[in-house]
Amino acid sequence: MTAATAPAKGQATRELILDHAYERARVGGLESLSIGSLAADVGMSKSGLFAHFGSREDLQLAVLETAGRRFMANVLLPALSVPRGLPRLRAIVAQWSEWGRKHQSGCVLLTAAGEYDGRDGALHDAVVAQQGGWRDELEKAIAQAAAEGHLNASADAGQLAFEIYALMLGLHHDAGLFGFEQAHQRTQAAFERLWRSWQS
Amino acid sequence: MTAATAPAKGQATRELILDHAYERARVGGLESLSIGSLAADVGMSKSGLFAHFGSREDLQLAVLETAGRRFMANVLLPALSVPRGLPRLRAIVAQWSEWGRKHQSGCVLLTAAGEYDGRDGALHDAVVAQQGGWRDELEKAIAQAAAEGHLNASADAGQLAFEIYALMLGLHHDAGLFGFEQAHQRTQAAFERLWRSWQS
DNA sequence: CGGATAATAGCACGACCGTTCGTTCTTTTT
DNA sequence: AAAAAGAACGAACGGTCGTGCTATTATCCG
Repeated sequence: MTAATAPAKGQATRELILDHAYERARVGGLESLSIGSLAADVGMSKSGLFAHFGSREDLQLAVLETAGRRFMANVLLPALSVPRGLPRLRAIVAQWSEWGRKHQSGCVLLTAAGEYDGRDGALHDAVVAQQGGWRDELEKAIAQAAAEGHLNASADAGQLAFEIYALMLGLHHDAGLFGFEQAHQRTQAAFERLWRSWQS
Repeated sequence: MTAATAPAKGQATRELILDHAYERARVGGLESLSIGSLAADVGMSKSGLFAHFGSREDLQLAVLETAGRRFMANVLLPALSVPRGLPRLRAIVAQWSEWGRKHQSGCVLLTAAGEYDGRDGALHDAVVAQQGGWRDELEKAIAQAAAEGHLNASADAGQLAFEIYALMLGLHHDAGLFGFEQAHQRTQAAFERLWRSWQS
């Protein structure tokens, strides 16, 4: 035995399943996940796969959590090594756009927001919590930029966070319908206008 | 007989079905439409309903077209009686927001954009055509505002249309997750900033 | 009023759904 | 070496799905 933690084999399978499920949910949403076709995708039996999650809903929750962790690791984490304030805020937007490029075929988190914003249940609650958490991180970075004097002192963090998020929604939307490159270009132009508009 | 066109009865049923289907698709999306539950909803048999549309996909296309017509009638049409230029553009945004308020539980057109942006097929094509058409109308109104001198002469209609659309996506998104009123307030504030930013 | 035609119902099909169950094979622990 | 636990399997369940086919009923036109 080399590592201190034996991978426990079942855990490894669970992660393999989540990998496939994540890719599948990127394209068709969490609602498109079906035990049977996912099992065929992974290469195991329905029941064998099912045993790793007590229910379809638990599987969906696990995929959502995986997506949230990957998003944070790919977007927020790299930006934390950039000096706080406007530079970090720009870094977040840049990483977020890059995330959008890699997820042109669909982002689990955004799709889930659309899938569950009307209904209620565990999925809805999880989506709201995830989106709220990310919005909080955004507002924190904005508040730091205001404190550093990089943004107008009277900056309303919630308002700016909303506008940033809206532009990223626009990027995702236009990228899906009209192609990523044009959408990306317009998003960047819009951000330059936005930063200018929020500087004293 | 009062009207010149006898409603032909079948046509009336078809519209009744589309009414129910539209309401159902608002909440769960076009993908959630199922012949059986929709028939139970309308109060007729599966096969009786099915006969009005050759396939489920045709039903979905019909619902999408219905949604597009209603959107145009409720958002664009009222704004056409407002003087062209920035006033009309503001009117479009106001009507669009009102549409958003009435469709808090979900908008068929936006949901459809999310459902079919990755896949391909007739639904995808119809969604792209619908979104493209609306974007064209937006750009036309923007170009008029620029011609009237209400916006910066160097206004890029495509760019501004993108930013307007992004804000409306933000309204829809936040309304679904965090409540309409706060989202509406932030959207209006963002639009005031946007108009200012695009005036000479 | 009667016959053509449109509209709806009834029924059955194959496919897939999520879920449960009992069994087998492998791994770990005693 | 015996016993317990973990992991995956195959088969089957009751349901719902979309979609055909065949009657039956309602509506319209001459």
